[in-house]
Amino acid sequence: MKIKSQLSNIISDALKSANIESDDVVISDATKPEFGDYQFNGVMKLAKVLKQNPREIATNLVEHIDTTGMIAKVEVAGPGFINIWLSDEWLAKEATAILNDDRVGVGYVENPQKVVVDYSGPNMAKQMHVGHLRSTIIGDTLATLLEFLGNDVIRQNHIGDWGTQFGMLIAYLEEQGADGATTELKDLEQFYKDAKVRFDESPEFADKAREYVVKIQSGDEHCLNLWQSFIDASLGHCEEVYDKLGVNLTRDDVRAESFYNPKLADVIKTLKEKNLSTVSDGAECVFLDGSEVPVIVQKGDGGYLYATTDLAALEYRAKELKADRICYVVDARQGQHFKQVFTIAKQAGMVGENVALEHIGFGTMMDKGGKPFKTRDGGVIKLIDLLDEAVVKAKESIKERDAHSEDELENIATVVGIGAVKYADLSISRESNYIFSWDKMLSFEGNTSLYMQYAYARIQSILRKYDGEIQGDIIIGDETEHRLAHLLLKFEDTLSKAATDATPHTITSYLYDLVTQFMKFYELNPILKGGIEEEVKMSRLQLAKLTASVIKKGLDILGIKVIDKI
RNA sequence: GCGUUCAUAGCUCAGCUGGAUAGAGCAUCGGUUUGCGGUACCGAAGGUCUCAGGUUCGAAUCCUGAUGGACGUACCA
Repeated sequence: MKIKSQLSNIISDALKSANIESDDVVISDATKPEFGDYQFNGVMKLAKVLKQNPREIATNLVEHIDTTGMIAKVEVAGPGFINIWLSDEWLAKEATAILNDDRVGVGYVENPQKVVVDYSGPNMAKQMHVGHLRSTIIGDTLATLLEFLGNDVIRQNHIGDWGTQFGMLIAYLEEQGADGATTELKDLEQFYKDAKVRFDESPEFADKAREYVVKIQSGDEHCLNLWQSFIDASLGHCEEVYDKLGVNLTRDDVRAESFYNPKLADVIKTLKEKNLSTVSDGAECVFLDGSEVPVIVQKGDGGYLYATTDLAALEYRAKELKADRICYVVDARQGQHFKQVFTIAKQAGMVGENVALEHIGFGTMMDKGGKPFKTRDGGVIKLIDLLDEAVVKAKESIKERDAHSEDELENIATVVGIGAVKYADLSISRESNYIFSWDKMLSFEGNTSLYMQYAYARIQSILRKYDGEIQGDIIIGDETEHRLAHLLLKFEDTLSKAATDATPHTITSYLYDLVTQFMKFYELNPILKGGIEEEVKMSRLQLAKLTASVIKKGLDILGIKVIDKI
């Protein structure tokens, strides 16, 4: 249900019939319940242009607003605000209409786009660490969300599988032999360290490593095979993490750095042809307007850099994949890099004028002291360890509850633990750094996944207890039901805002509002207690059921599971 | 040095395409129950939105400057 745009149409019509000229009508949420459900604040601006009294314009406008359908009443308030109340009957009718809709009333976007979402991007030389968490789950949510709204989404996992370090790694892999390597590769971090030690202590080995770098790049079969088996093993580690996280990334989504390698020479050629690059200190550079520091696209020794690869990737995505919008879910610290690369790509015509290029930046995960999140001895925390710990902690916190079998407990702990990690991350406005806290994450209180999952389980419990067919329409009986129904219908507006701004946290705060409102409703309006009219009971059951569906769908888009019993 | 970004309750965070008395959660204090899952619900208290100017009928939100922090800044990604 696109409530805001419908209201906007009604107001536009009213403006027309009142003969008032105006541009886009922007409807905002009411700032307070006393002010209704929505408000239109545009009259004050109009008053200035028309040089008229805003109150008069508002009063005049209000008389032309159609209040026979979705709007129950409108009021002029303050200097010229127009407050809008939705009609109970309309809410009831619309909410009833989506009761059996598996999209819970969410339609599709008017103009579907082809969207490339670039996320996760682990480095094959190392184990995934907490730094990859945000990119992976924010990106995955964005992809799922855009897809749900009807866009054609292409996921791209731009893995780091190319560069000098791989010479060392495969030389070491070869030295270890097949068996030793399989066992050692279980811990990539350790493997990397061991290889580095070997590299530093043995000049012969170091020479071989350097030689292997050249060999991979020139397509030597033996080295490429070694390299391929190393990448396969490393990617296997990532897939283990994706699996635990419930992230929808497969090998088909992988477009590695190596994939772009054959295209890099052409990138430089294009830049030269367009006279965008010049040689400075032996390196091929692009000097952008107003900057004295260049973007280097080719090193003095002929090697390419990450800007070059990103340009090749941009061109591929725009021209081969034919993307309308390309989203890079990458750490905010790389903002400058993307700004530069985007500018160059547009100037060089590698990407069409109307392709939207977006850097979906996010902040860093911090510990309690506000420092980057590390292990006690200052090392990087492996993502897989963090996830396993979340499950262990979740188990502790739910153990004292109702008796569960060991299997059930394990399953619940997994859903709860992983959900908590994801929700905690997604519920923070993505651009700010955030402080990681187990306690807050695994709390049942406040804006947490457990509060949502608990509410969901409670509703399931009610539905189980009723154990009959639920039928009949939703009727709005009081203020709490009005607000609940309104929130349920606002789901689509919420999702489209989240999709446009690429802000998963607008979904979490919506869900939190929804659940809070449900709790209020439920506290005040008994559902299964005696003495309640059948019609009312059915309506309340329907509201509860619909709330559960929206919670489930909302969490589903965030990649978080629900369970019927906690 | 230059650039980017941030500063909101004791703590963790919303709100930022300018709108009415700046909102949540935690913690603190108080209340609700013969309970449809009380890990719930209701309430109180808590603020010079870092500071100083400016634009405006109206600024946490936009602009300028200051202060403090984070990050980036020529051949890593």
